[in-house]
Amino acid sequence: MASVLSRRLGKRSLLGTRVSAPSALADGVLVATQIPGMHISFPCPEEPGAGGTKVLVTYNGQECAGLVEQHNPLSDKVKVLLPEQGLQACWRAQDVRLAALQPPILPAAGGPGPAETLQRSVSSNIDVPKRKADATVEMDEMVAAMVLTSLSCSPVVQSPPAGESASRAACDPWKESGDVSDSGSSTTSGHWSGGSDISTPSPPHPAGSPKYSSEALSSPQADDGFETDSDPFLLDEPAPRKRKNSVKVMYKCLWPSCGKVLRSIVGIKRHVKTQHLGDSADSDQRKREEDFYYTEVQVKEEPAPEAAAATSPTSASAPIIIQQALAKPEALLVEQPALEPALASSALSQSAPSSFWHIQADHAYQALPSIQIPVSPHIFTSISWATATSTLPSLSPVRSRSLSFSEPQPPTPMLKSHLIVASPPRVSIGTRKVRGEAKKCRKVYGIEHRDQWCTACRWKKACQRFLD
DNA sequence: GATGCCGGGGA
DNA sequence: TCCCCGGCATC
Repeated sequence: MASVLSRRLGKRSLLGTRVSAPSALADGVLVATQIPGMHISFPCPEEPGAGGTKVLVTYNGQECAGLVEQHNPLSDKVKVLLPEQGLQACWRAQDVRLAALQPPILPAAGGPGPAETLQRSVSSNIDVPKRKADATVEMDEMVAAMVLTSLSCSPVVQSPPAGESASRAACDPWKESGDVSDSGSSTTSGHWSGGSDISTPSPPHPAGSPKYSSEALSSPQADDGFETDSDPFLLDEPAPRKRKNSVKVMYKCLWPSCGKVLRSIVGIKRHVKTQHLGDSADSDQRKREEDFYYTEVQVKEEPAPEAAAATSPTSASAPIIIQQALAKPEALLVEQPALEPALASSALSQSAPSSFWHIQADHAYQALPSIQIPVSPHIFTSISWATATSTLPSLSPVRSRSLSFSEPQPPTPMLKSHLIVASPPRVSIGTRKVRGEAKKCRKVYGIEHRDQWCTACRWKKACQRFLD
């Protein structure tokens, strides 16, 4: 997992950015109705040694200071780190000028592709956490975890390689204005272009390198137009099943006035390569560039008529995607412990069945009176046991835990306990509750003062007075 | 063996 | 629903 994440960091670093349509970019201004976006295009094979140079770039219509990280003389692209925006992206070298120079004239439209102009901005609709530049990687990993979470929760098998999907879904999913001639099946969410493996902070993957071919291209390369999912995180998933709020990943060509949407990453790559880049076999550059002419589109799949969701431009808005991306507690726990409380809450609220929460609420309710209130044990225990026995038989793990957690819990610990419950079954499932450390009524009062025991103890039930 | 408590049953 | 207890798991 970690390795998967790390080698996708660059793409993920494009969180909160989007690709703006060429038509909008032609004017150098984004359409008003369009979410401010980012336009990136070409991979940036790094040129070591260029890093650290302070430059100015036009970003979101504004001058932004950045630091050159790499310069690719081949494609004449410069990878610029924007500390203020907490992201990095590739710019055409001519669009990047030294801090002392005047801004260049924005290139005119009509270039060979969307890569012709570069303009990016952070989406104003997504709460993109602004971070320090040195926290970019952390953010990337966080996003990756989130997206992986989403993908692994999605029953639809349209899962790209983990890292790729991570980075793409992390990007601003707003609809493009120009090249979106959607086939109706793409509610262009999770738009993403460029920023593929090659522009990652991790070592570049030359087109022919084993790493590039095996890692970036291996999994979805069935080349059958149907992206089978080789994502290791999904291998254990049961057969694809429709689930609420699941996201179906499509791939949309970003070539101007194309907008072809395919279900397969292989297919879209092939489309880009053959239709737009030309299928010359010897062009390593083009092999790399093909990644930058398509974007991942996450189509929200709902029980409601799918066509409606697909045609509605707002049906798969970014916030929804992000929320879904959070819906894997295990992944969150593993990948981003620091984010656990906040993410987990939304994750569970999104993913957990409502009945589950209802049950939890019941236990929270029943647990409260049990704490340090031995005054009327009869009343309490009546409620408690009635609730427990009526609602819990189908959730034995919950039962065990919730009966133990009778003391009032602060919100976060409660969430953690929920996460534990939501996590895969434990060994103790189905077994009886482990004896707690706390002394029970029998120990405290002694068998000779049995009348002072709590009712549960008297009934040889789980002690409700001295909870574990 | 003591303890904790689940499951079951009687009133 | 209250109450009790057999029996099992754990300490």
